[in-house]
Amino acid sequence: MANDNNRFQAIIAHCKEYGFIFPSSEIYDGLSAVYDYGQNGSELKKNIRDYWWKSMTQLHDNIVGIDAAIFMHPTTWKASGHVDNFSDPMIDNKDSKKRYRVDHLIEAHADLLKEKGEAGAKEAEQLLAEMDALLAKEDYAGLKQLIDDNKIKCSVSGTVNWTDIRQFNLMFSTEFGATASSEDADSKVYLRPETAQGIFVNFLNVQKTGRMKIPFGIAQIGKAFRNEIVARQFIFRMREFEQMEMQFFVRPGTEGEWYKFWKEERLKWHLSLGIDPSKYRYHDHIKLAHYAKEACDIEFEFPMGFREVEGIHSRSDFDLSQHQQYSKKKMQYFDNDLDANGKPFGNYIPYVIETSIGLDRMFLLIMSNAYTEEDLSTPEKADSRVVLKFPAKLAPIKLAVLPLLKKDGLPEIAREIMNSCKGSFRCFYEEKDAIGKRYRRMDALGTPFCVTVDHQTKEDNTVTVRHRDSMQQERIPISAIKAMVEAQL
RNA sequence: GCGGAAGUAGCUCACCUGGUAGAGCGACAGCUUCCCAAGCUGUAGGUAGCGGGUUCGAGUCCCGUCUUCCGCUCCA
Repeated sequence: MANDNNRFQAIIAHCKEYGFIFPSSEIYDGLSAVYDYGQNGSELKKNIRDYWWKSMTQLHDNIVGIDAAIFMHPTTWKASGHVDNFSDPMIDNKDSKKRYRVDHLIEAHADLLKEKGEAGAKEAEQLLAEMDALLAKEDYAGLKQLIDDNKIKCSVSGTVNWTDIRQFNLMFSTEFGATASSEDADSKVYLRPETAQGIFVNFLNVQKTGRMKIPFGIAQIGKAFRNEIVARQFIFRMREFEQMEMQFFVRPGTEGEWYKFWKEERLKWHLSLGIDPSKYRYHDHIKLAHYAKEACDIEFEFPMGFREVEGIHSRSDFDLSQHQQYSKKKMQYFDNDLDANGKPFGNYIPYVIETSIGLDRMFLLIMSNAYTEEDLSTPEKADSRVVLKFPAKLAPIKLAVLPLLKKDGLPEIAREIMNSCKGSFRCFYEEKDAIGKRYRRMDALGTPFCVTVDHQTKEDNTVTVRHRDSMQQERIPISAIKAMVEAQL
């Protein structure tokens, strides 16, 4: 097999050729970092999504699921810190290619001035005052002028060769209401940059109506949107993506053990799909985000190297406290459990452990783990195949039903098998071309089972089952087909 | 955002220094009836990413633009 880069290219090409993933709006040259899932990709994605949902909700009786709207009240993003932390005006130095936050750049210059004694300190004070005024007005041209007037230099290149100031707000925004205009700040709403806040704002609703007792979790799957400066590497970083996440609410003081629990529990989930453990590793965060107490990533060895596929974060009570402050609603929980002194733990704002996995990244993980090029050459003949070794429970198509010949009544029997199975799982019927060719086509889609109807079937009601990974065949009765497939799901 | 590479049929690519678009695979219809792709016949499919320029003539040269990949940067 070629090197990893070629392998990644081959996977991308395979995804397109076999109906898994297409560039968005491809007939119009595509839209940068946006992709569509095709007829097979959407099935695979759905199966991954369902598997996660079932593992998290159905199999944990203290976790429930919700589906919050993508639009949220704008104050949500003030409370979460997204508006303040991620909409700063930036400026690039053309020589060093270094990018600065404008306020940081000016403040650094002010600090330099202050070191120059009293006159400098006064100058610095005036500079900062001007900056604040301009920032408040969002007067970027004025800020640029301020940088030019003060001859503020880049610390790397030492030059004053600056680009214009640009705002990099990673949140997409739009206008809410039919009569709204873009100048009307009050009508501005954002497309959520993460799904987590939909859970936090519904914390009280779910806790009260579900009579949930701590510890408990709320799970959610949904789209999120980030206007990445650089979005790349196929579906690994897209501007529109889907998250599967769960916020687990715990009593303060127990967050350490629950963090550890979920860190291990989530890796177990990945390994339950039969993926080689050596392709996984943890990456503990040293530099923590503004809300985090402890954080780690579960990384997977993609063709382009180890990359984050899932994050586990100990978020303390940051989010609920923020929402309590901004909404003036008490985000507390009364804990009737008794402490060491026999008294109820009482009211508190719960701490949160978050598990957050990118569905699209999980798709890429499954795809790159499954993609295999096999050399089947014999001394007589060169031969090879591409096979997607999906876990059977995730495969887009579970069973292909193939009449060996398209005559002698074989298609009729095959159709009957189709009809008896298609209510239970996704099946595919094919009578064109030689049987070997049909097997190979199914390999390329990752179909785990092919059954072939031949003349013997008419005599004893058995079919050949051909297994995808081993290419081994066996004969089983028609009546056993459904149970055989379902045993793998 | 910067730098590098690329864009011709569904896929992989060819067309050497400008002269009326090709191959293999694939797809479709039929034949063949063969349990691991590439047997036979036929059919469809491209105004060469898009726009402009130079030229008698541009897939080929020049400029712009879009998209993708790689490296750097960024990534709550």
